[in-house]
Amino acid sequence: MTFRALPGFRDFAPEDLAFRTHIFAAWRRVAVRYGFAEYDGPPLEPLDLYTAKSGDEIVGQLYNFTDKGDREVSLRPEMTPTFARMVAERANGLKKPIRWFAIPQLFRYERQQRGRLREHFQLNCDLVGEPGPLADAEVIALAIDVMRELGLAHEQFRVRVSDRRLLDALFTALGITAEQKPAAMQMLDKFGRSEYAKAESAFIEAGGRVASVEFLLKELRQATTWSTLLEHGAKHEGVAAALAEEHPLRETLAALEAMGLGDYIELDLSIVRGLAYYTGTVFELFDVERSLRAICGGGRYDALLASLGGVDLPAVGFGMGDVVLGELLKERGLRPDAPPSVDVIVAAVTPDDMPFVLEAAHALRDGGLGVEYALAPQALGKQLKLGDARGARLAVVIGPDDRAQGAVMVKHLADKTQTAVPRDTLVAHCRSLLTLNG
RNA sequence: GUGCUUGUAGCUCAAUCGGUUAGAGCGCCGCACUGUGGCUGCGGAGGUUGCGGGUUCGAUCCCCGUCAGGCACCCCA
Repeated sequence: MTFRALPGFRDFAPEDLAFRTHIFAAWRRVAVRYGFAEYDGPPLEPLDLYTAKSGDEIVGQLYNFTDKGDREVSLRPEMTPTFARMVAERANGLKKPIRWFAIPQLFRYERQQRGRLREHFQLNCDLVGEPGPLADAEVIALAIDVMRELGLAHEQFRVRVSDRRLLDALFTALGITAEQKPAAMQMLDKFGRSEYAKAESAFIEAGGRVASVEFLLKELRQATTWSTLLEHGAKHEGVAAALAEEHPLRETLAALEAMGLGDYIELDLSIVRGLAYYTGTVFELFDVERSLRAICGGGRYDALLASLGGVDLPAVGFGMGDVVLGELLKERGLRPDAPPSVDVIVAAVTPDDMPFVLEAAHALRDGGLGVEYALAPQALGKQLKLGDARGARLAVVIGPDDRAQGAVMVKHLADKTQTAVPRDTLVAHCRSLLTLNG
């Protein structure tokens, strides 16, 4: 009988966990740099928490079951409802804007593919209580800085940004009614893909004229900056007028430019994302080659907290998963080498030296150093080889001849030099050598 | 959940038209090497060819099912 992890679930051997920890550490460093405070919540929640807003169809995607107390429960598929509840409970007492982040493990019951499992970790950053465009810029900048922190440059990824409010204004200018807008949105989302025909017929069924969207699909969609959007838009009177209005997205883009992050940003009106959630800015982060799925997605959801938790506060946030991000880092050679498991290997020349090895090893451990030694008698060469394999920088060799002088040998494994050191200064000696060599 | 595709050692891959005992590199363990390591050489362990069934004298190879991975759809945390 052999067992393996459930489909879509991962084992993390030390090497894998080290990589995950590397990603988490970058997430935390950057989030904290932006003044975000970490929180967490239960991985298991009442099923209602998710069906209340999204309806019963979502159950197909949930990892849900009935517990022994006959409660309908689900592993959390996303953090936002939990976040909404926690914020609602204390919103009155929290200084605005609220900047919170979490690194939850999330679960979805669906068929796995590359970059998409049944379980993953996700950096969730949310900024609550500020409706203005600088809040949007703030969270987008955070997402970009996470990527930079992990060693990725603007040649390797882009944030594509759009805005529901802008799109809405453009649709109106093009004569598309409120009822036709969702179908028009689908057309935008599917443009250039095999499913486009389906979206188009849905739009026609809603009474839309395809010609009305064409200007948006063929012209405006090409624009990747605000100024090119204005250029393209000038060809259409109504659109030009709509673009002349005040638009928060324009200010958000300008703010990112002012931060020096302009190279990472592309305006992209085809970014749609979940229709139910987002009310304003929407954005996705992609690798430049687009060989992978979106690394990160988010936007403004000003109505969601009220509908979920009862506090009527505007909010903007994003989620960034560890799976696609990890794949990208590996592809770009940005997976760091496993850190050394010990600082020092202590080696016995003869079996008679073993008690002295144990004594010295323990003293070094008490001194805060990572120490290993061979657990069975071995040739000295093999013991040094063990030290190499463990990434130790120092070897302490203990043998009868040196012992007779009250000394031990301390060897630098990298440059192969060694010096005799009095036993009673060994710990201090090793500590200073390790500190000096960083 | 639907369609297509792939599955050989821990990893990456071979194996003629369906043919006899399924191989190699890397990794792992041991020896050369009993006061000094990374190299080299030699040796060893490791396989129910994902699993089950069928066709055949004979199946890693052909057929069916199933499980798992990949791609697309659905969905987008």
